[in-house]
Amino acid sequence: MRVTIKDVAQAANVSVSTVSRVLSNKENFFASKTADHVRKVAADLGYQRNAYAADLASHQSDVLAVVISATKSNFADEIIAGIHDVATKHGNSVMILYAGENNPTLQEKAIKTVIERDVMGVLIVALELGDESLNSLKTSGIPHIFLSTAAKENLGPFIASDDHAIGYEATKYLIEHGHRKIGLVGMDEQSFVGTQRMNGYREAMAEHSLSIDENWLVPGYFTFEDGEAAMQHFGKQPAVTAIIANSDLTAIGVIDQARDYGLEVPAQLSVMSIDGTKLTRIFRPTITSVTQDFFQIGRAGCAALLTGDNEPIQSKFLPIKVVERNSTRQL
Amino acid sequence: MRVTIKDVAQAANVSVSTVSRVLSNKENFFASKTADHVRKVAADLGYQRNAYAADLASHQSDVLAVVISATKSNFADEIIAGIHDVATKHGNSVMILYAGENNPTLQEKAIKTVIERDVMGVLIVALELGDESLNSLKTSGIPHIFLSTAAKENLGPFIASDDHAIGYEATKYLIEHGHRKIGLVGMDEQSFVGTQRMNGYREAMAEHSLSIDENWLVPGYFTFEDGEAAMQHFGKQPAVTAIIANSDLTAIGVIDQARDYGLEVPAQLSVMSIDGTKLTRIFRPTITSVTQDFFQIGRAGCAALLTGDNEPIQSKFLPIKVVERNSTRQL
DNA sequence: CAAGTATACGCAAACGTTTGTGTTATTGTT
DNA sequence: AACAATAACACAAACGTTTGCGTATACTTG
Repeated sequence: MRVTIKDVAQAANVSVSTVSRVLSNKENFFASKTADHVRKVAADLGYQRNAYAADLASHQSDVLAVVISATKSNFADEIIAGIHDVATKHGNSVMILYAGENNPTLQEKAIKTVIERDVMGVLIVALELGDESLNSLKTSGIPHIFLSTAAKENLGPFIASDDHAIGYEATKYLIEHGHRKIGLVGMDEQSFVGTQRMNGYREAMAEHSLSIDENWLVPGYFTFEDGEAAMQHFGKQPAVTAIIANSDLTAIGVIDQARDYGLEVPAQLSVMSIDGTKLTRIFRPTITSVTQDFFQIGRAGCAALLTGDNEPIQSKFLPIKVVERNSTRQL
Repeated sequence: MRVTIKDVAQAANVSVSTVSRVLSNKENFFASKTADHVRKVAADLGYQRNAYAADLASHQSDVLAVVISATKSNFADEIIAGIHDVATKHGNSVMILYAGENNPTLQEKAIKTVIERDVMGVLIVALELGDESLNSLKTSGIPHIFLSTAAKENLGPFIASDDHAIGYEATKYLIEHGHRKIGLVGMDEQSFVGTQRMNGYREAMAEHSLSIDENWLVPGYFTFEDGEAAMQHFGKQPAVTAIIANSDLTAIGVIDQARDYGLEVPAQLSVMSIDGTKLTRIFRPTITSVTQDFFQIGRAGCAALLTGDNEPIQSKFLPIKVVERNSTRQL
């Protein structure tokens, strides 16, 4: 049997309440002499507080939950690092829960877990929540925020990059470097992210009076394999001079396949990626990217949840930037 | 205020205990008619169980904790996927906690969190725990297991790959392919993993009566940068014909730097990695590796914790295999 | 039909904290 | 010296469950 606060109280010859107040540092409730004594006794006995009991009694937990897509988005780690960075400073614990991307059952299980534990807040990372889960979360009243999923209006507050701007800036960069025929690979037309990026692409093309051949648009997700497949679709003599890929991994898929076709990147084909994670720096050629600041997204999201005031959380976009590397060239 | 079991009981005109038993499916304790009714009322009222209260009363939680190194080991995801695979089937929740690699404070915080929550088990992934943390964990009595950290004797049960064998097999493979001068990059001499792998390397070399130049051994960790740095150490005319890197990322660092020196891989230098994650397949040249089955490590670890019997957990090694790809060649 | 046995349910204690409200000793004020 | 104010602590209720035990009812069995 574990040693409880009661055991400590007995051993220290004080009441349970005094022990509780000392151990949770409620100022002005005890003499420092008593406090020292209690703390010593607790340490001697090897007391470990029971977080469940404490949370139950106080109705407030100090844990933040991160719900995250199971399918490997390789930037999730950076977001999580950002979250931890500020959570640690505030003394909060972080628990991470994986949910499937398009697996409502897993999503609901994850959401159920966080609601049952009445966490103080939940961060949903790179995940478009199903209606059921979303609803549970909303009615639970637990503060939450979407990270890296700028979402449809009524979804809730988010912190993300502006996906429209991402599509726009990538396209603009390539146009300014002389490209006229630009492919777009791996966009999921069902998702908000995908459509936004496509809209940005279309806008940039239109602004420069460039017409779009719908064959240049190859849908997909964020995977390496989607990049390969897309490049296979373009074939050995691609109709485009440049390709924008929906993720770093997808860009690598495109480049690998292009090479297998004997096409040199960037000499014969420019490839640009979205995300700008470390992959773009270790791969050769290094990959020009629209870079998102995932670490800051994590930090900002966590901070928003921890401000403590009761004002509703403000959604916002964090800046993106185009980072030029060696996978693109001036035509 | 959330709706509690008491509210449900009132609305359904039964006792609290009945609601509890119905909702947690204690067979043979209620009539199915009552059960249906209770369940319906609970659903109508939007009842959400309070896991804290439940765990407190029953003294058993259904959550497994995964404590993991913050520094990005890119195979951790596979292990976690394996853990989830079996945890989900058993209906257990999984919470992940990040701890610093060599940051005892963060480690202790993570361990403290899991102990306070009295989780049903903890999986320590790719992390060598500090003495303090290890001690807390042991005295807490919570079942735990080390994954991918074959550890010093008294550390506790583990599931991992045999690091000695890893070093041995990699070296043997290269020797069998005609290499005589083999470098070893990124081994951390302080860690058990590092020394084991080095011992394997030494054994294989000795078995073939090959002597070792200590300059061939370049210590480090598991990072890309360590790979680059190591290759810089070898210089433009490396004294070795092949290099074994401590991780996939490190191998990539080696290859990138070699290329910058104008060395072709594998024509002029063979590079072999340890781990065999997806990186080895998307990078070009694809990287020959000693491949570990991280997914199975995760599965086995989780399963070991969930067997339920009280027998002590058995440590074991999972098989590894050498997978030939394009970064090595026959001399 | 009596006696025994399931079955279905309720009562209330327990889990380990937190916290509002007493209660006592101590100090300060006039 | 009398009284108020404060400091330091104790008491006990509450948090929302689970679960051992008790009990009323219905069902068997000989």
